[in-house]
Amino acid sequence: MLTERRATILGMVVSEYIQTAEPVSSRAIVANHHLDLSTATIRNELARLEDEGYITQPYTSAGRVPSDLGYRTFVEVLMSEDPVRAEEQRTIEHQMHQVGGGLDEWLSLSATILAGAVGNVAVVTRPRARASRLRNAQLVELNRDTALLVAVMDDGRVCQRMLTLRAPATQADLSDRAARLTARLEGVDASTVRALLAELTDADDAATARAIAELIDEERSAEETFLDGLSAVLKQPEFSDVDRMLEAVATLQAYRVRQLLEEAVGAVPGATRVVIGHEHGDDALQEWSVVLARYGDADALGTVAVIGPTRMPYHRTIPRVRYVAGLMSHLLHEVRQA
Amino acid sequence: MLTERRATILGMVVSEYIQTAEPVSSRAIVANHHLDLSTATIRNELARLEDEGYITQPYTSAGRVPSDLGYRTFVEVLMSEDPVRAEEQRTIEHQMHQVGGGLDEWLSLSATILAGAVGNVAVVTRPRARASRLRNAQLVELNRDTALLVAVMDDGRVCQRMLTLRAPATQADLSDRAARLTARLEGVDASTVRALLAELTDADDAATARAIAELIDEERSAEETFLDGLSAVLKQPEFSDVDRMLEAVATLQAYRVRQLLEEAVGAVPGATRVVIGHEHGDDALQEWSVVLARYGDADALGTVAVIGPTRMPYHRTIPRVRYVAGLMSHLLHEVRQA
DNA sequence: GGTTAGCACTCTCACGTCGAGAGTGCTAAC
DNA sequence: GTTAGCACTCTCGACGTGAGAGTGCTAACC
Repeated sequence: MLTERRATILGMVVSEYIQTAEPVSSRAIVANHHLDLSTATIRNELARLEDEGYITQPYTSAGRVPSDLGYRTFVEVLMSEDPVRAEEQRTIEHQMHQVGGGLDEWLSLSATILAGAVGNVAVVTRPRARASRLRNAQLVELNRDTALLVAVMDDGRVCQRMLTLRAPATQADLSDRAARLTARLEGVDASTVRALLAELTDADDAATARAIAELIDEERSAEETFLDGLSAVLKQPEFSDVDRMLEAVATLQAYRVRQLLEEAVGAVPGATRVVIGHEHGDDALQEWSVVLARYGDADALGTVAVIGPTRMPYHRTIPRVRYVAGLMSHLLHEVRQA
Repeated sequence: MLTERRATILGMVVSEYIQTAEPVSSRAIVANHHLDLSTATIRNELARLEDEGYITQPYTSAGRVPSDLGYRTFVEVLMSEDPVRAEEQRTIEHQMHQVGGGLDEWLSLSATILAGAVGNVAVVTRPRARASRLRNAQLVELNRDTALLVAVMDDGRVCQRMLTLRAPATQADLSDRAARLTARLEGVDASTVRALLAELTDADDAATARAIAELIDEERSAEETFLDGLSAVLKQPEFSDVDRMLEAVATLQAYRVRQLLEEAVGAVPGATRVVIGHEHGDDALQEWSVVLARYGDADALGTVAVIGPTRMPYHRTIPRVRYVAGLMSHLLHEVRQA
């Protein structure tokens, strides 16, 4: 049973360890928070906390280090969040408005800002529509028999694809075709586009429509992630040996990150979710934690996440992830709203 | 004076060191290439090569390591290139055609492929038009008073920007405006667009045209780089200590890479250029080499580069960089050709 | 029963020593 | 000009050691 006093002590161990990265000793605890207790009493309580699985010792007679359960308890009952104050909000929003561009620029920028704010790796995925639809298609002449198809989707994605034309066409022809197809295919999902293919007699019309259908459900929009903060996280003492560092770089490049983010499935926008160490299955990721939040609405969801060692300043990270996800929801709403 | 025999020996030192990363001893030289000479003779010649600055000793009585001058000589006169054989060409081209998408996807993919082929970091920049021009503009309604401007440039760039409208407009209005502006601004450079601004009486027409002008000469197209191969390069023995590795990650993230690539200024498409160690100015980059080639034509140039420690397999890297740059020129030509 | 002082015990870590090994430069002979 | 032989230099890993940090336990105390 976790008595109130032991809970307090656990909280101290966790926050101390998060701050210093050194195993926490009984002496450090009485020194930094004036409890009216001796180190011996603390040691007794620490022994109990260890029995109950909240903390561990790296070796006999070293200080204590939180276990995953310890962090979990910290996050859920002991910690008080460090809110994003008005000042910091202003800074973030100001940076966010520095760039005027499209969705991708916001995504990339938000990853950079978030990484800077929490000192760990930040990942932002492009929002993925449950079933996105075409909003507008345009064809641009590249040369006699090649055209660039630019399609804007209702979730704000802008996709492009090169098309080889059967019949040469002028820009006027192409614009005309794009207008015709937009009129017919706007607001329609991929399978419906495919159903309509039969009605298109012109070969190039059909090829264009087929390309549009492919662009609509191109998986890539889900895969693409914007990541920043790598060199910041590598400065953490957990990576002070070469093998760990290499492992970290390899883990954070591409493949694994996607697995980490699959934890996001089922999360609701507005809430943050924290996955700590062993709580995700993959062996290689057991020393990492992920704090994530989804943004967007029922039609298109993206993920904002921070990834770092389990020894992570959760009290700072969680509110910042939530805040940035909120900002992104807002921005996305502006873009989507028809 | 570099006699023929010393040149041969220098070549052996450099290739041996590139392969093993260990200082090369006189014994290693006679063991691996059957010269009819004793280690003592080799030692005499090594001493001469050291006097002349081609090689150095990490400490008294260790083997020899090439200096920047040694590498330079190797690259220019001693080395014979390891050509990209038909088999490998097929593999690369095959990977290249895996993805159907636009310019960005090609750029990103080519960086990945090149990094894999040479085992170092590869960087590809988006081609930058000397002065790019508008090919086509389209406006897409987002909500009552916001529209997305999508502009296609004659160098294949697709840019987007959100616009806030003074006067609400329907999609038909927007398409109409886009068509009008395209007709007027097509093939025109940024300063000319600005000159024409005065003629536009409608506030939203003017705002759109101004946005187009900004997109045309947005510097970002030059800055954006596609990079891959980080974790491969970190496995090289030169980064076997933590500080070096951190330094390497920091160097290769963003800022410095751009400086490295400035070496590209003035290079002509078709030729590769090699910058070794101290040959570029910045202190932090003195242990790095860059092999780069420009691609494209007179109107729009991009850069393909490989970055790695000075101990780099130049004989493999140079032909592969040249080959990929050639492929990119080809692809770009297809896209640009009007 | 909870709390605490005291103490023996354990484990890590930084430091210094030391010898093996690798490689050289030099000398003298060919 | 080439080469065998040898003394010399420097690195690097292994090993030992002692200081220091921190614990668990016991016994006394409130």
